[in-house]
Amino acid sequence: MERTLIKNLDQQIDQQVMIKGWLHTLRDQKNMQFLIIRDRTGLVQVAHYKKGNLELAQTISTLGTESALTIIGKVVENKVVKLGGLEIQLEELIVENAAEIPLPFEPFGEYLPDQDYRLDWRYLDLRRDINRLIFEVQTTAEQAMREYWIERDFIEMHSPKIMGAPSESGAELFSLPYFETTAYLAQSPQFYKQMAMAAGYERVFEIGPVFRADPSFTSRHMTEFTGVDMEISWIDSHEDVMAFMERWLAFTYQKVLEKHGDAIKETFDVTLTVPSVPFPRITMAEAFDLLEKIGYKLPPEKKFDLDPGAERAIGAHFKETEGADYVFVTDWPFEARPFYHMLDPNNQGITRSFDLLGSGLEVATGAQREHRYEILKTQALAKGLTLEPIESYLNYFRYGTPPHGGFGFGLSRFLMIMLNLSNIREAVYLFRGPTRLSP
RNA sequence: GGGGGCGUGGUGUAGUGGUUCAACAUGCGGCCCUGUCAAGGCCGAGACCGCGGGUUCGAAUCCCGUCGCUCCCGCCA
Repeated sequence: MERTLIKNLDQQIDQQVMIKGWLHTLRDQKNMQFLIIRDRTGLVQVAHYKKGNLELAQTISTLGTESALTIIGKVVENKVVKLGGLEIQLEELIVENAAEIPLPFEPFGEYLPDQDYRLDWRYLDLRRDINRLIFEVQTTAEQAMREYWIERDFIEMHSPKIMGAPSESGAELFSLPYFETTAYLAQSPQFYKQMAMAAGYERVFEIGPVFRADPSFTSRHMTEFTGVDMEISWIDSHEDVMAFMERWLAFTYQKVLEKHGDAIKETFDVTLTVPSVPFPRITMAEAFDLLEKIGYKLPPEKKFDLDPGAERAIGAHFKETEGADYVFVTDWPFEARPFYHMLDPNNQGITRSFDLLGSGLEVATGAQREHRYEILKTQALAKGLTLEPIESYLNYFRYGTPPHGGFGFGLSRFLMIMLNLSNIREAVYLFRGPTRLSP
């Protein structure tokens, strides 16, 4: 017999069916037992008349909620039943995996344990509808991102995550024993996607793991996360990257809205709207003026950079004045950017770069890259780097590498923004942080 | 790395010096209920209040240390 999904039971009235799912609730009465069964498509009531099979009744009485069950029975219409107006009259029950009693916590209870405890029992936590929806949305979003790219001739890449030399700063790298030497976990595909530009691929993207050895204890940092990266060639400036990115992001919103808009409204009370293109843009110089005007005081050491409070203030400002959730902050001082961001020839000390803020949270960084070998070396030296460790990277720019740029985008931060989640640990399948390596 | 907050039955909370201070909810066990409505009623078990030290006649409650968690800053996606 084939398994019937609970949502399709109404097409099999008066037939014998087999369903598979979890025991959501058990109501054990004097003469009747009612089992509420949950599968990924819904809930249904299964009724059992105890005197019809006392042995089976005894088995059911011992079941703990969340047990994995296979149920065979007859679907009948019953207007009295509040759950869908139908129920299954139990004929046979197979306990595939009984849930121990008691559960560590009740996933469907009125109160949830704190997050840390839920993460210890993440698989039970993930049974909650709200969590399933988060990862359905993530799946749809990633598919939309890929669709948008692939329709525009992009190549998907998978760059190595084990590296021989620290690529950028080196401070935030995890090291690991590697035969006779030491290797490092990639903290970004940055150099490798630029290599693809040197390879003449013109347009590439990668969705993959990124590792950061920062001991950050915040609601938006992880030591391992999924980076969404893109790089394109033959651009005139970072504006080309932003123009592509905002359309790509709007397309992603559109797809998520079409497929999950109602569920998101119901579950998160978020009315998803596709962001209007173009997103507002504000230069760093303008941002400093704006912050002064609205009375946000940056710490004195922040001469070239924003702090999280400033980002939230800017996000709130554009939400109020333009109804915009996303805003590009552009033209960052070289002091605040890595050596490979291109300097603006018309604006001393300013890079052709941007951050994307979503609801005041930094969700992406991008730029036009410096592709001219000699200038790139000069900029690296200006940052105090020694050239030898980055020699293989610098070599990408010796034999015909076109002007290019791109961005890195945080997948889980994106979900936080889109679904209004307050903590990144809710937006990722399994959280990795300084003190969290398990499960 | 710096700073703040929290730590009470399985879980979530109440209690901030003694006097109903160890309570409430949920879960768990038992009994009851003519088919319930993500049920209801009654009864019961379950925490020496993170750990160690101190103050006090007396500490879950105050102090110190320590561990764990959490949030913010730094850093970033």
